[in-house]
Amino acid sequence: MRADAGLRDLVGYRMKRAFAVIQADLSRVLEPFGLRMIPFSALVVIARQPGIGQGQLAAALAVERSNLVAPLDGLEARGLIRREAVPGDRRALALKPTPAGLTLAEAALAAVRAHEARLMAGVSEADVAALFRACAAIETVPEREETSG
Amino acid sequence: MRADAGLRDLVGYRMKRAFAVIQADLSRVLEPFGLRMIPFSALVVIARQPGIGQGQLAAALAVERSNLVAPLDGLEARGLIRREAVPGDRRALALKPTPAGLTLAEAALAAVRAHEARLMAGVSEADVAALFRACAAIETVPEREETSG
DNA sequence: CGAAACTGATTATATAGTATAACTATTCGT
DNA sequence: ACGAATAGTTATACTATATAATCAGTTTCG
Repeated sequence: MRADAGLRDLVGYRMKRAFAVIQADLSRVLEPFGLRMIPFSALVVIARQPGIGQGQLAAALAVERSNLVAPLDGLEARGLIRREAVPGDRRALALKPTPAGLTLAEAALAAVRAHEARLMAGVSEADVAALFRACAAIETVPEREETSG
Repeated sequence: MRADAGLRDLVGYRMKRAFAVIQADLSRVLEPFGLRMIPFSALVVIARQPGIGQGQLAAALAVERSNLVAPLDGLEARGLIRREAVPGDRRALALKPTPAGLTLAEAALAAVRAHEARLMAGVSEADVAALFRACAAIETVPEREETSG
């Protein structure tokens, strides 16, 4: 009997354990780039979508706007992104990657992909595809307020 | 183009998003039982393996021993578990569920299973099986110090 | 026997992630 | 013009997790 019997058939428990491994690996991979998960994700999205606003970015990454301020401060201080004024709206700031930011984004993304390939070496292509389908389905489950009625 | 393009093919990113949904649902499910994730997991394992030690429990759940002390204090204070002295070793404490603890463990586990079923309603049996296989494979990836040599 | 190394549990502390509320400045709707 | 809504920021709190140090008790072995 496994030491955590009773929990091993729970999707949440299993994903937590697996994700912890991925997260630890990811942290090691990003460390030489001076990035952590949120700044990394933000930088990649900004690189792909120059001019995106902070609110849009927060929505895209499913994090609170307020929790993005410090990470973006860090990226800006390192000269990886800039916050540009938006002509029509003086509240908004357009996030744009600098050339250094673009370079770092691509390099970090390549490193992450390489390490993920290693992490998933023991998983078949078909199972990876199933994993992605399952994640997509879970992500889109409705929030279940008043399911009755 | 999705707002988080460039990240959506990363396993870590997708699992993080999906796990966040599961975690939020799990918190809601456990709330009426007065449990959170770690105490819940601990209680279930203790219920299944009466007499387990805190170090063993920590290893089983992959958490640090020190991070288990407060949750176990809570469970003990609520009369759900007891820490019994171990005859042969006066350092060790054997964790045992009380009748109330056993009852609550089973009720909470049933509720969690029911809600997971709802959460996974849109995922085929085969894909769930693949998800479990993928998680198992990821969990057992070696720690990768000196891969070269 | 008795010192050193080890183990089980605990305490204290630091860091990261996340959630919430409140605030400023600006824009929009009427 | 006025109130509501929006973009960004600040402050704060709570949870999770990691680490080091401490204390009591046990084991090893000269």
